[in-house]
This record gives sequence, structure tokens and C-alpha cells, in this order.
Amino acid sequence: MTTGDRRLRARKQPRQLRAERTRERILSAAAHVFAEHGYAAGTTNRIAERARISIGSLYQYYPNKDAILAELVSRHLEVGAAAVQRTLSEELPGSLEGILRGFVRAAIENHLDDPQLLRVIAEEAPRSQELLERVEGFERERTEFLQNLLEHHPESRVADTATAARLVVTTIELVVHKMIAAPDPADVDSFENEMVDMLTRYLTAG
Amino acid sequence: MTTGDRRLRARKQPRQLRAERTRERILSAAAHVFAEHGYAAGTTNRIAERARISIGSLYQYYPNKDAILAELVSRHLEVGAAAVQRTLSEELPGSLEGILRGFVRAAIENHLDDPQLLRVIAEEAPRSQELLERVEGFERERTEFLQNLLEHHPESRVADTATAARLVVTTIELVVHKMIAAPDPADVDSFENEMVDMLTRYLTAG
DNA sequence: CACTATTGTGAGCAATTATTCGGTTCTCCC
DNA sequence: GGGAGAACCGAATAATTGCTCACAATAGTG
Repeated sequence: MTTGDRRLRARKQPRQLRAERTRERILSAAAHVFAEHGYAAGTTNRIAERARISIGSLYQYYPNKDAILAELVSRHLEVGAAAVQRTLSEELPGSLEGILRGFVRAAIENHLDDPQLLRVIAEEAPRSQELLERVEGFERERTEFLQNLLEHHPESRVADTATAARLVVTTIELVVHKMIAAPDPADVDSFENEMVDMLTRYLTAG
Repeated sequence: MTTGDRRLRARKQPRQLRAERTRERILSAAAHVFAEHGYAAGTTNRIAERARISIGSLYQYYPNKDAILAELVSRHLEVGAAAVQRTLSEELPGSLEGILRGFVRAAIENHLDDPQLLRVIAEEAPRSQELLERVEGFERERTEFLQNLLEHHPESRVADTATAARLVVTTIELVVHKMIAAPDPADVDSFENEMVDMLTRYLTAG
């Protein structure tokens, strides 16, 4: 966090409470504006307007437009990582199926709050070096965890554990994204079940 | 094609050969420019420059910037649909695994030429009503084909064929995209194998 | 050749938008 | 209360860029 990209780093540290609140209002406004208009059409002036602050104030806390979305992404990533951590620590002493379901559920939960904003993040966000590395880091973390599991769990039957782990992590992430973005969230459950079923059959024998 | 969105429709029909060539040069230049700079930074002036025509000529054939990328997307979709059609008609009288491999291979082939441009199309393209509908159409087509197959193929064991078909089509499309975009195209083969394996195990009995 | 239709040109317009900066208002603390 | 720093303001700027239009060149036709 502290050693971030210069161009995305916050401009100054808030000393007073109201400053902290202003920062939060900017983020919250930005989330709404980006979700509604997309990144390109989500202008900084619109964000400031929605946050009911002046455009000048906005630039006191964020050096540029990219930095605002970068922080939004950053927070999302952290929440997601925490969710996986939590779900996994609850579910760990179970079957492979249970663990997979934990992964899938965590992904779903993490994306259910604001599908629109998530679409912007996934599809329109400017890809900074730093954020790309963070994303990759989380992905690698999950992949390694899963690969390790595939090598030691008694139910596991896969040979190429490295590729399998990557495939599973990728599939969960991408398919959940798409599913959430789709107009019909009614069949989230059946999708979850089929996905878990698919992955379980793939990784276990018989 | 003829009944397209007004805002994306070509401005006029070429009457002479050189006009047709100019159109092609614009498209080709645009593909390069978009692949290199992305959509937002791929300016129309840059495209005209690369095509070695004047900016005025560009606007004689495309009413606006979106229309250029729309045609690029449109062509890609058609090539993709044809690839699926072809692969399937070759492979049809085979096992479920063979058919699935056909799907996967078609998807891979369709994306292998220009990963950069494909990334732009998938991630930065402006989503017009018309194009969204076309994409959905192709997806539905494939899904229906697969669902029908799952209901009649002797190897099939799935109960919820509708959800399963959607899951499979979605998974193939998304994972192949991601795999192609990834820096290491060396393990395309192992990824293909694992994917086919996963889907086959999912859809067939033990 | 003369006339028309088609194609090509590129300077510049119009509009948008991220960002700055000179100045005001508020908070805190002595 | 008063002084200093923190927070806030918003009109103005600078730069970009999609796109037009008045004109020039070329191709087809009788």
C-alpha cells in the first residue's frame, strides 16, 4: 500500500475527520458514477458533483482519475481475498467438494453487491502495472493453495496439478463474473451447483 | 447486415475498386492501431495516418469511430461462427469428448491470430445494442445445439441440460479468451486437454 | 474532349474534460 | 481571540480528439 505507483498514490494524508469523510464520499460517489456511466463517461466533475464537493477538493485527495478507480479496485481485491480466507478456514476440514463450494461461494458473495461497478472494473478499468501485479498475486496465491491441496487431498485424482489448479481458479473467477453480470440472478443457485459438480467430477475419481 | 444500427452503418457503398480497397485499408489499419493503443487511445487520426489516407476519407466510409470497431467485431463473429460450424460438421459422428474438443479447438483457432485486438474487442469495445444481440444470438445457437446433444447423446448423464449447456459454452468461451491473452501460449495444448477432460467428465458418467 | 459522379484531401471547428491555482472558509490549539 | 495550517472552492486553462466541409483530383461516359 505505501509503496504504490506514484501516479496512483493519494495526494495527502487527511489530518482531520472531515477530510477522511470527504475521501470516503469521493469513493462512494465514484462507485456510483462509474457503475452508472462507465469509466470513460464517468467524469471527475460528475463524481465531485455527486459527492457534493468541488472538483478542487477531489484533486486534493486523488492525483488523477485513474487513482480513484484504482483505490476502488484495490478495496475490492482486499475484500475478496478476505472472503476466500474466511470461507476456507471455515470449510477446510471437509471434502474436496466442500472446499470447491467454498471457493465458488466466496467469489459469488464478493461480486453480488454491485454488479455494474464490477463490470466496469473488469472490463473498462485502466490496467496499471501495480494493480495487475496485485491481481496476479491473489490469483497465484489461490492457485498455489489449490495445487497443494490437489497433491495431498485423498480424493484428488488429477495428474497435472499445476494446470488443473490454474484451470479451476480461472474458471471460477470468470464464470462467476459472467453469471453475476447476466440479467437473471434467479438461477445463481443452479449455476453454483452445476459448477461445483463440474469441478468436483473433474478433480475426483468416479 | 442491411438492417443495421443507423449509427454504425457504412456511410456509402463503394462504386469503384479503389474505394473498396480504401475501406479495407481503413479496417486493417484500425485493427493494428486498436491492438497497439487500445480503443480510447486509438484515435481516428491515427487510423487514417496508418492507412495512409486522409481523415476525411475515413469518414466517407465510416460514420464514426464506433462503426469501425463494430465492423471489426462483426467480421470476427462471422469467422468464429463459421469455424464452429466447420469443426462440428467434421467431428459430429463421434464421442462427446470429440465434439467438445471440436468446440474448444474452434474457439482457440478463432482467437489465435491477433490476441491484442481480441483483448480490445472483449474488454474495451463499446457495446452497441445490435452487436450485443448478435453475440447473444451466436451464444444461444451454440447453447441450444449443445443442450439438444446432451438430451440425446448416449454418453450424456446430466440432468439439468439447460444449465449444463450454458455452463459449458460460457466456460469454453471465457477460459479460452483468458488463456490466449495470457503471456504463455506454450501450454495451450495442456490447457486444451485439461479443459476437454474437465468438460467430458462433467457431462459423461464416471 | 467535356461533363458528371465518385473518391480523396486536410486545416480547422466544436465540444469535451482532466487538471490547476489563486483565493476563501473552517479547525485546532495556544 | 488569533494565528496557522488544513480543507475546500470553482472559474479558467490546456490539451485532446471526433468530426465537418469546401475544395481538389481522379475515373467513368457520351
